[in-house]
Amino acid sequence: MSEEKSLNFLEEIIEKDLENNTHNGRVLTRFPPEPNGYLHIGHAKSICLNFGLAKKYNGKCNLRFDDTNPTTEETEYVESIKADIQWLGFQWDEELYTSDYFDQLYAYAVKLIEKGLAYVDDSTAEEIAAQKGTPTSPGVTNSFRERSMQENLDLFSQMKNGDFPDGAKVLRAKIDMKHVNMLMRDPVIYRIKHAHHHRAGDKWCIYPMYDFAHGQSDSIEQITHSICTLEFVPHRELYDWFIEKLEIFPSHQYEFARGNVNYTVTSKRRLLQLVKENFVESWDDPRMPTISGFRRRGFTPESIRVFWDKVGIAKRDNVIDFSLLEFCVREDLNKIALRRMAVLDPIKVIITNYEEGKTEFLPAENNPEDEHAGHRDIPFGRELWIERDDFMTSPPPKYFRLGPGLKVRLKHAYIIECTDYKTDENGQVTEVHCIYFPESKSGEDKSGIKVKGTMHWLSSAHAQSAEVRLYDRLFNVENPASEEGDFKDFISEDSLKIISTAYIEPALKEAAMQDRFQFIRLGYFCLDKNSKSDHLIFNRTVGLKDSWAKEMKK
RNA sequence: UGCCUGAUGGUGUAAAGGUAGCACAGCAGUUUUUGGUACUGUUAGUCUUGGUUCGAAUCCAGGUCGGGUAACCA
Repeated sequence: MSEEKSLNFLEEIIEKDLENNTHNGRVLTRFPPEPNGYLHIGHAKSICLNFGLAKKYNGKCNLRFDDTNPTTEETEYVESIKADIQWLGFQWDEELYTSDYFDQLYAYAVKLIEKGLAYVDDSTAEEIAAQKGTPTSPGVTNSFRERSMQENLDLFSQMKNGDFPDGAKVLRAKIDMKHVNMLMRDPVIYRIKHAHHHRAGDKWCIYPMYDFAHGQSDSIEQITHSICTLEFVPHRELYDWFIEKLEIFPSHQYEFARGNVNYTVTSKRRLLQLVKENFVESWDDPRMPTISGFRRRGFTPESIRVFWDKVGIAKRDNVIDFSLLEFCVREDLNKIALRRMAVLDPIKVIITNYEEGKTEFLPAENNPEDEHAGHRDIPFGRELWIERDDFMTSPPPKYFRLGPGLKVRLKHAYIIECTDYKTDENGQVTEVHCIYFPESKSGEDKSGIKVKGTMHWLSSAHAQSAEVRLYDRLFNVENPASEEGDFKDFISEDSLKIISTAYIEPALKEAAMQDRFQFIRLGYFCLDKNSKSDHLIFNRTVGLKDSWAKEMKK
């Protein structure tokens, strides 16, 4: 018996349309990025929504590149966007480009002129802005508005033919200069731009504006539900006006609230700054909120999909806790990550009663959450590495780790007891001496000894070296963009910590790019894309929940 | 200032006039060869003022607060 999950407002709209047979049972959505940058976590919400809705209602979802501004768009972005969508686990029905509709869009504009609903305006951008008025004062008309249909037709044709320089003229819809909605005050619908288009090449020197491209493209594709974010609400009136006047397929626009996550920024401008000014390494730096950044960081597509699913769809402004994202990756990774041991900050342990030169191979399960994950054998010997944090010369109460006279279990191995330790001239511990209890071997413990703590470790004779990169949130304030001053002043100093001399267990030599690991007691890790077989680099996706650290803070 | 839009625990999201629920976070505990996982319990909420109604988070009116909006960007 499955719990009935309530519908969000978009699902309700679709189900009602399905019920009324509004589009003959057809559901067609679209994801319409402008190829002028990399996709970020916020885009992922829109992707999950549009593709998710199509999937749920047996419909289709198109990928349409909204490439109407040749000066900002590049093929590089097209490729990265496609890769990101597919990585997230979605496949579009058709791959389309607004630029492929330029001929049709031009014909629509001509139709508007013929209907007396558009005119060529010679005013400068400044003049047009001034004539537009303000939200509280109506705009005024100019003499160009009264041009004859034939003159408009000729002029628009000349614009298309490249007879005028950039900015000399624009085509405007003739609506109402006194309209309360500023967007309806004779919006510019075509501008002159002698620019090379990443796809259309040099065929065009006039390009349609967003409002004269988006809705029309939806209509051409017969999109049934055109879903966008809240800031486009005022555009809907224009969207509907064009569809009505052009007498084309009535697509409808619906708006939802974009998802914001705290401790990060998602504006294109700021993301670009982080990259260009080298605050991060690249667009896919694991600290970036880009989809490629999350991918490199080790996030799974599943975790991001689940994240947005848990957040839900609504129309109110929101800021989602980063901790929900962390929860979602941990939840997924816990199920699939192979358990391995690594020591990031090593300190030597010598088992004084263990035979010198002897090596034992101990079986260790790969994943306690997955009985089919099997096991590997890990080497044990007289000299080991343990984490420096796991030893204290004078431990506080409830410290279930090593200290003089204390016993702990070494994971998958024996119980040991600390008998002595050595320090250097600074008092820094250099060596911990222990004895082990042969009877206490993991899986066949007959020692009867009970210990509270279990620690990870590595045989120093077998441990391999690797570089480990620890990432944390990029900013140390919840909303860097709204903070006084430059948002870059709030970049956290702890966002990246590189450990160039970590030790890892031998099995990790075999690590592959797609593998996910849990370094026991440390967190989830994956190989970085720059990792080489003779220089392994691991990225920490997210740490484990650490209730001991929390306890210590009290 | 005009128009549009929204308001439910710390956060996100449900409840379509009839028990304010779920998740994250927090707190407490149980289990545990990861101070992980799993499990249990628990703290905490309907912006405000009126009205309609047997009954209002929900409907109505006023107010308050938040967001959007005045590119030849999308």
